[in-house]
Amino acid sequence: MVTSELPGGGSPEGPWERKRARTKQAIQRHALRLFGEQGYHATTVEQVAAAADLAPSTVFRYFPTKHDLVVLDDDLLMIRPFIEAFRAQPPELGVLAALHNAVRTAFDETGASRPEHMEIQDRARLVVTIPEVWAANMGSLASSMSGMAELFAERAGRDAGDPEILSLTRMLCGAMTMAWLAAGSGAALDLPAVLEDTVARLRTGFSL
Amino acid sequence: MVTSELPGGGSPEGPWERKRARTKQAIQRHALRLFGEQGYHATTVEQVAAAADLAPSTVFRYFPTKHDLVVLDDDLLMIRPFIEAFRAQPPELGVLAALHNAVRTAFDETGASRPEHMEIQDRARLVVTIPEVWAANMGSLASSMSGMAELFAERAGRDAGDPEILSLTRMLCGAMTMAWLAAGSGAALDLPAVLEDTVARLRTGFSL
DNA sequence: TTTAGTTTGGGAGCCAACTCCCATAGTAGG
DNA sequence: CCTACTATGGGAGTTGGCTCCCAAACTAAA
Repeated sequence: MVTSELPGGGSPEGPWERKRARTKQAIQRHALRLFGEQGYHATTVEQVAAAADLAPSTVFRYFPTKHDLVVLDDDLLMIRPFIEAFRAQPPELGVLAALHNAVRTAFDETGASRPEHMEIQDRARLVVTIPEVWAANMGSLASSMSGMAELFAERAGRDAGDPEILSLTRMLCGAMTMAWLAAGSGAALDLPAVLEDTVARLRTGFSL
Repeated sequence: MVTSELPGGGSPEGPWERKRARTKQAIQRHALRLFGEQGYHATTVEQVAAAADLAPSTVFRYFPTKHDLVVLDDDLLMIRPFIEAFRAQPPELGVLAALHNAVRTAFDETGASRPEHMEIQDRARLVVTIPEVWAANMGSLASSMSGMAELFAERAGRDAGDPEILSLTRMLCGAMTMAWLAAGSGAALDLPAVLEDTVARLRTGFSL
């Protein structure tokens, strides 16, 4: 009869799936652009639909609520490549050393020249300037954090609930979040630099 | 003719002002309670009004939008007492040492026994469980952070834009924010303990 | 080309946030 | 008690988020 009624639940990797993914991405792209230009509240779903050349009802088919338009998929949060880079470090390295290397690796691979990275950076810069967006993504940050804590614990040979592990995770993720926050308030955004700095300070400590 | 048309703009310290303040506080209190019980979206302004024994229009008079109901005044963010405690530390102490003392002082003074502190803690615990609330308050966090950076810079005799100062501020505020975040996701909330732990680790560094 | 499955358009409609406005109840000060 | 002045009530109305639904356009396979 039917494989799926909603666009969201098709078979994986089909040609339909690709179309749906493209449509969804296009909608969100236009939405973020408009939110950046006019603000979140001042932008209606109708406007987003018009910008994407679609009917409002179609937009609602892909994003059940307006709020969902600002919830980003994992790819945009640049966490996955970092996690992989961290895992790839030789196991004899300590947590902080592995962290240091992983940061350099992840940001050299995704670095400057690659075309897709440019776009991701553009979107990130846009995202940072829309309060509703990162506010909406705080939830996924919590889960990312527990994931990272497990990663660290594994390498350190400790329990995932170890106080020192948790403390490290909090400081690392927290510092990056605050950097995003500051960037959103007008500061210049150089996320990779802040990340390297943070890791470095975690190793060397402060002279204050 | 008229001193003020809107409840928000009366003369300071008058008897009317007190009444307005009490009303506003009562509305927000009921709103937070309901948001905690039923969720933010599931709660209508009409329900909040009913809980506070007021007409919906009156609620809108005090809070222009429903969203404003979850924007907290500075007293509830427990930052001010901490800043005062930090300022009160003898100037010969380093930033981290002063930080350490200030934390202990602030949380002994506001500690357990004081009646108002109990209520603040209750509200804080409630607040943490409502995503929309701390999401809405991220903005004020940014300004608090720059204020703290100035505080630290002043004591360290450095510029407010000093990288190390900024890094320290990010880690401290960030770690606390992440703790709040985790607490909101179901973890047990012991904010003072986390704060003390964070300051301690900033001084001693990590063994990872 | 035909067929079956899928996405889209767009209208009708519900609900809650939000605005405006004026009459009414309540309070402070003389 | 009287008089300003202020807070409140509540109705009428607008807007936009969101749902439902069915006919039409479209696309991938047979």
